[in-house]
Amino acid sequence: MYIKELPAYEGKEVTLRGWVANRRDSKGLVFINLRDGSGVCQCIAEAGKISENDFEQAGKLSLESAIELTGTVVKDERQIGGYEVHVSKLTVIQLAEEFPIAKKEHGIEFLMDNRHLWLRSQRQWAILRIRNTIIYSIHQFFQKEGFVQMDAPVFTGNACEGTTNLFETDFYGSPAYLSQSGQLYGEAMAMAFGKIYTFGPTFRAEKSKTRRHLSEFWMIEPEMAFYDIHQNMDLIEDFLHYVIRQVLDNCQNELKLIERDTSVLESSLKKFPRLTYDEAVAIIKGEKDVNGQNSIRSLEKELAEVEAKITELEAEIAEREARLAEPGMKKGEINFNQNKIATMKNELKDYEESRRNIPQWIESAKNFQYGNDLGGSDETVITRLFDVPVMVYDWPHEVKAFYLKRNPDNPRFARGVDVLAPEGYGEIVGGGERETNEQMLREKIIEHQLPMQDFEWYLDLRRYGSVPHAGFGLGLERLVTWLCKLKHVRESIPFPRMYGRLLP
RNA sequence: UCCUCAAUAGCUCAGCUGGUUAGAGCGAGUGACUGUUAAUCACUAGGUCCCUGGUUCGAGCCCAGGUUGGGGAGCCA
Repeated sequence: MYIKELPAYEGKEVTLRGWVANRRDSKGLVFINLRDGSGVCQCIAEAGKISENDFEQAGKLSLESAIELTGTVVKDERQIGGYEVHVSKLTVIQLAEEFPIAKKEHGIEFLMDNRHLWLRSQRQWAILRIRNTIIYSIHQFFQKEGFVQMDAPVFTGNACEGTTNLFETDFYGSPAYLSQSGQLYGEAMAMAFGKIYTFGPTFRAEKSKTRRHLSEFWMIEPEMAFYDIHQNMDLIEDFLHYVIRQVLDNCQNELKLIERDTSVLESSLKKFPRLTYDEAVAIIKGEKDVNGQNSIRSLEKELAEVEAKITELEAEIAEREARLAEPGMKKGEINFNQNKIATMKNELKDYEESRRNIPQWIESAKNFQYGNDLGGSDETVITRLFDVPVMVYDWPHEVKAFYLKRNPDNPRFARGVDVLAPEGYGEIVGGGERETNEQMLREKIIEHQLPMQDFEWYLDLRRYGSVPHAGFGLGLERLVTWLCKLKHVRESIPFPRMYGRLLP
């Protein structure tokens, strides 16, 4: 019997098992917010309607104690789930020690140190359930489209894209690396099965300390024989539409809990604009407008709005602090004001960060060097102008991976495609059409200074029935982070592994 | 690797230009209260001011080096 099933049991007696999420008491009443993994429900123990011993136990329950209780389900509009339970019997399974995570706000370091306990909080519960829905819908989509799920190895002997930092391990005395992409194996499997997708962990030893990097993350990499770059983009769009639709349809409750404004998710069900690199650069530099909006001018406008907001917040904080300094304020009111000030100070920090960042974005946009890869700020500059993911394709071949095919009409460009998520979330997908010409690949492997002998098996694919093919890689955590509008990827995975974080 | 900000009670923070005995809220403990939603009210306990060295009559505050963490660049999904 789980809390989410309560509506079907109105007026009936049920037995629930779970943990104490919160407890309040007054003389003859104890209110217990019970959490059982499926949801939360208020349970009431009333003196006289329960044995004296059970009532005394109820009053002593500490946060996160494990209990079993029996009671009657009563409809009550005031409650979160719409129902509460009037307890007739209560058994303590374990009385918890003082729980480190209080009902107040905490700093991120403390929360990360207590990740194993933090997972129990409502917000984390909602985010990771959305993650689950995303994973499930990814499998549903590819399976219904006739893809075969295949797994690429985690230990690899070759660095598939070279250069980037790999985690090195010892494989029976030889160096081996933890996979940073299953892509090359995906191509081999696509030549055997037609359409495949891999879904597994990926490792990057980048000493990145940013809100969108993890050292261990999960990647979905479809690879399709007989697809060109345009079919690839069609698939990416259908795929993301499907996942977003599933999250909107199945996670209303969770989205509400994390206070996700879903308007951009709704608008992302539209067609995704497809820009060539050249068009994207023109937009970034402010040489081309989008829907009447100019990148540089809209940034300047936002900067002015941020400045105004900062002034406004500073004034309100000062005013509340002055009021607090005067005597005679009630304790509850002091508490309320202090919390309000703390919240506003956090908001202020965000705005101050924007105030520092925006001028840099403007500078970097104005001075963008044609031919370079897009940096984080360039991605933000471009995606701000859309309420839907944007696809950028046909990149200068020098900045992209060795295995991408050249545009036959203009070999300066490689047929790679990046999908940039709206709301400042940046790159969530990278992919493209693969080079089919063995000689071109050999030249590229030499150019990238990769060990040729490690790639002979890959070049075999071009010798035995080479066909046009394409694919892409989606970073699961980045998708979760965007769909939930999180500030940092570390909340999108149960136990994040990142620079400086290996425990818990 | 580089830039930048921070570290004070179990937690979140305040602590003015360097000045006597370092504060608040939450949490914990005790008590009051029959409908609370982070309940409320009263009282109690709780400190190696990150570490090492320096300046000074005097350092939580200034200086140097280090450690750990936040944000960002590069690189990427």
